[in-house]
Amino acid sequence: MQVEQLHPWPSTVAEAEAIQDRLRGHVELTGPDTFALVAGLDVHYHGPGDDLTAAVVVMDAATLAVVEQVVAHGKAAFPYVPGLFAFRELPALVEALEQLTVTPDLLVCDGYGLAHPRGFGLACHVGVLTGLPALGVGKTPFVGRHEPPGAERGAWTPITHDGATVGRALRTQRGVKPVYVSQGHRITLDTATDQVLRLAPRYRLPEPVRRADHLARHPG
DNA sequence: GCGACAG
DNA sequence: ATCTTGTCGC
Repeated sequence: MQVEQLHPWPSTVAEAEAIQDRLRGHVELTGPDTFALVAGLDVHYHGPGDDLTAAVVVMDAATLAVVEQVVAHGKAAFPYVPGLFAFRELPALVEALEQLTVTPDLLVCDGYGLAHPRGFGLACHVGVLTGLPALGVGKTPFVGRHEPPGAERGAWTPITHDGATVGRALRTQRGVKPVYVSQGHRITLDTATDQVLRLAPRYRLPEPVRRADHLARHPG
């Protein structure tokens, strides 16, 4: 599939933040509520340097059968700065997405979307650059405040930041830590929550993200 | 064995 | 984020 390139690539924190502030205006918070093909995205860092592997696994949303999977090897493209995490992983993720012969209907990112200090996390970047619906699933609370959700699968509480709802803490499995869901692009928070829940019937994380994580760790 | 959790 | 060790439990 074709992915828009981000140019020029930022070389300073100020430039990266300016890109986020500019692209934030492109985010759409409504979109379809059903998806045939769902892709999980993840990156694994290895070695002492900045070497990394990006993986994308496309699954049939109804059956959770794997339709296609691709990897791209590269290096972190930016220093680690909280809030600018996306710039490390974006080039490798884009390179992987471009290898896909099918176009997913939804991208599920390992990280945040709207629940981000400037309201523009990795899932927003990926969504805006592809033009596809995208959502973010985080494993640890990153920004904002929330109450712990109830113990049962499907329970959720809002995550608020500066008085606005930016995501949800969602219990995908009973007795397991919640995940943190936020909108990336072209999706409502209700739909994002529903998708994460249905894509995680057995484990804490959505199946496409689990598969991508596994593939990034053990490519080939 | 794999997954959750500790720190 | 990474790595390593160990416990518990399905």
